[in-house]
Amino acid sequence: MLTDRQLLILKVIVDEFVDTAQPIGSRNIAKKDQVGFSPATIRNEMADLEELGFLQKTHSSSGRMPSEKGYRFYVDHLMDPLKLTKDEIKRINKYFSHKMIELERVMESSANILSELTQYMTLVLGPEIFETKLKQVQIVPLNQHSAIAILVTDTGHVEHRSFVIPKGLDQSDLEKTVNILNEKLVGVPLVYLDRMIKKEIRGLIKQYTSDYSQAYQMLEEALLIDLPTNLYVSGKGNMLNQPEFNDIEKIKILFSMMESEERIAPLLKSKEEGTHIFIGRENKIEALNDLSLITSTYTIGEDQVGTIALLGPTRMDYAKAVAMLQLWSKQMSHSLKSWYDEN
Amino acid sequence: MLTDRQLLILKVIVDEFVDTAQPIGSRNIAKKDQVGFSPATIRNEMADLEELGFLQKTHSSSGRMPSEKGYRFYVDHLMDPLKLTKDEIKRINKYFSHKMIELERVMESSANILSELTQYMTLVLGPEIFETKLKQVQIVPLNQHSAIAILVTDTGHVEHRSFVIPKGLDQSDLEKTVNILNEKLVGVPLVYLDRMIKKEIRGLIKQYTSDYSQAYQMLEEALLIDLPTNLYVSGKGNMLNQPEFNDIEKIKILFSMMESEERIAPLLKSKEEGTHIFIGRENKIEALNDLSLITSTYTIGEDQVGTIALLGPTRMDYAKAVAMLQLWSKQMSHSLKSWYDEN
DNA sequence: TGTTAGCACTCTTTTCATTCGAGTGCTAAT
DNA sequence: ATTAGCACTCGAATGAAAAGAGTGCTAACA
Repeated sequence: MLTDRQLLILKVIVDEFVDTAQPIGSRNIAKKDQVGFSPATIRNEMADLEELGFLQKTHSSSGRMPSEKGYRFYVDHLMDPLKLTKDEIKRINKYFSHKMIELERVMESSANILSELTQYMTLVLGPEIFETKLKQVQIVPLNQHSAIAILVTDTGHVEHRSFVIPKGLDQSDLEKTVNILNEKLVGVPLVYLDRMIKKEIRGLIKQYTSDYSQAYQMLEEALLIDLPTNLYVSGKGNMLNQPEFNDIEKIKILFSMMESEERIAPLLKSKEEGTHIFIGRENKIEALNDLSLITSTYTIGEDQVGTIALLGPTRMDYAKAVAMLQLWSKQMSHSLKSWYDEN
Repeated sequence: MLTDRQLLILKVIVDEFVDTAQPIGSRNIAKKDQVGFSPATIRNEMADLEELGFLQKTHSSSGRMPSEKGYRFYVDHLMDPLKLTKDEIKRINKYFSHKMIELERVMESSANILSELTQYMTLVLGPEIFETKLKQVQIVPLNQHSAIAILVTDTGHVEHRSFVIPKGLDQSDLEKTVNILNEKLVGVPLVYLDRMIKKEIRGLIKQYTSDYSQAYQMLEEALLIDLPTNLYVSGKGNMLNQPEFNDIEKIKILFSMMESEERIAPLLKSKEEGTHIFIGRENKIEALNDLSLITSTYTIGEDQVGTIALLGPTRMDYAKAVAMLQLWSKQMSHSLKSWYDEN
């Protein structure tokens, strides 16, 4: 449908615009040595490409820049799969060279490092916790009146919460309680914890202690933890360097958007595995309509799937971002799998 | 030294400038009903105040704004001690109405709430951890090869780190190790932990296990935790609303400054207790030279002292910020003390 | 003698016209 | 089919003019 020459010109425009953030004129394209045509010819082609919707102008006599459709075509057909620099590969491999144990630290530091490598924002979403099970409950008394409950999951997550010890319960009561809890709750998926506590434990407490309501309230306080943070965002500051964010208002909108886990998480909960690119309005959140999102899934053992994503201006270096993200998620899956298999 | 009229005018200018962020002209001052003089009179007084260094102009025919010396005089002599609104007091008291147990959650949420209440940035620095002692060590095996070490301090802080179990150590070895660790390390101040491990524990390990070096390496991996985060920063986003930060470059500098704990912490480590105000260049960090910092100390029991601070533009509402900070740190000290006393 | 009205003056901000330059689109020549 | 040439468009930069906010000074006033 598009001629070779049109393809070439489109590619040059995207590459150049990604680099400079400035609309590109026919003269500048003609100067490239890959291109052997005069500005006039290029102008004709550009007019056609614009008519087809791949390019757009900022005003009637400006150079052209890619439209969303243009970027879409570029990532689908034109982009050369970029090889990362040796240095980048080395850096990534180094990170994965030591053993991964705690999923959360992996997610957090992945977000940090990828942000730094790409200079975009990184979002890392953990797997659905349906599968995550309680590994152990412990209670550490701090003094007569207060104690800390510690819950460890099979993914290595540690959650803790302090609570007030009801009057009348002594050390041995606590120990007994912990034993009961471990007996009943270990192996229970986190999402069922509250149900289990309300059903099973409630009854047991009644049997063992006289002071039922206080003890039960304590347990609710101590055990009904929020589900672990599942989303890590890093590199917000990088956006300040992007020319499309030289406007404070835009930054405010973006930053406040990023505060809200509920609004971001749905973006990353992709149904399909693999790498996906959402350009501009292809992602459904209005505040992100002039940004692009690249997501890539990673797996932990069986079919626990998480998502790692880069968010940048639509004018982003898709080739590099994709390469980076794919290598990262592959390595991350691999690394987590080897740990999971031993489990 | 200053006449009453000059004091009045200075006060009006500071109050007004804090509100509007615009230089104030003589006509606008004259309009205030507290002021019964004509613009001309006020102009004369302003000229004097400028000569004395309390006011400054942005250009030769602009209105006046307070200089740093002006702010200093204002906070020292003019500012009326602001009564917080009922709503604010209610909000603060509500926060402190329930029991405080974990110092870190208190610090973190204090930072968040104060940022929201004041619309400035909040910095909360914990007490020096010299005093903080280890309360308990636990090891939770996740699978054959990895486990999580959990350390609980007497301040309710929970630190955890995952590590790889050396081959040859089994469940009972781990249990024995934990027992030894608890016997030897409970009550040891965190800052001495590494020394203790290197001295005492090293020897013990040698006695008990054949595979000395591996086991010891494991312990180092598991126990040599970083000291707990001691600084919480909140409300960076608020600065985006301040007119003095309508420049992206300034924001970049401020934000990157705030990334570095090492650069901020010294600001807050005041020698003296109580509330202190640092206006503009009075604080020694150049990046913060057009900001003001208000610090207030809080105590935990005996003489463990932490600092809570507000950071805003020099044009900040000192009266309100001071009132807020003082009430907060008082309540916080009170609340933490009652917990500490039981300890 | 302290206060104020009046007015010239200063400097910024806004507006408007002009120019400049990068780029386009079209036409005619190659 | 390609390209040189040229008129045209529009934004950005420049500069002059006007508006507006405010000052400083002088002279009048109570």
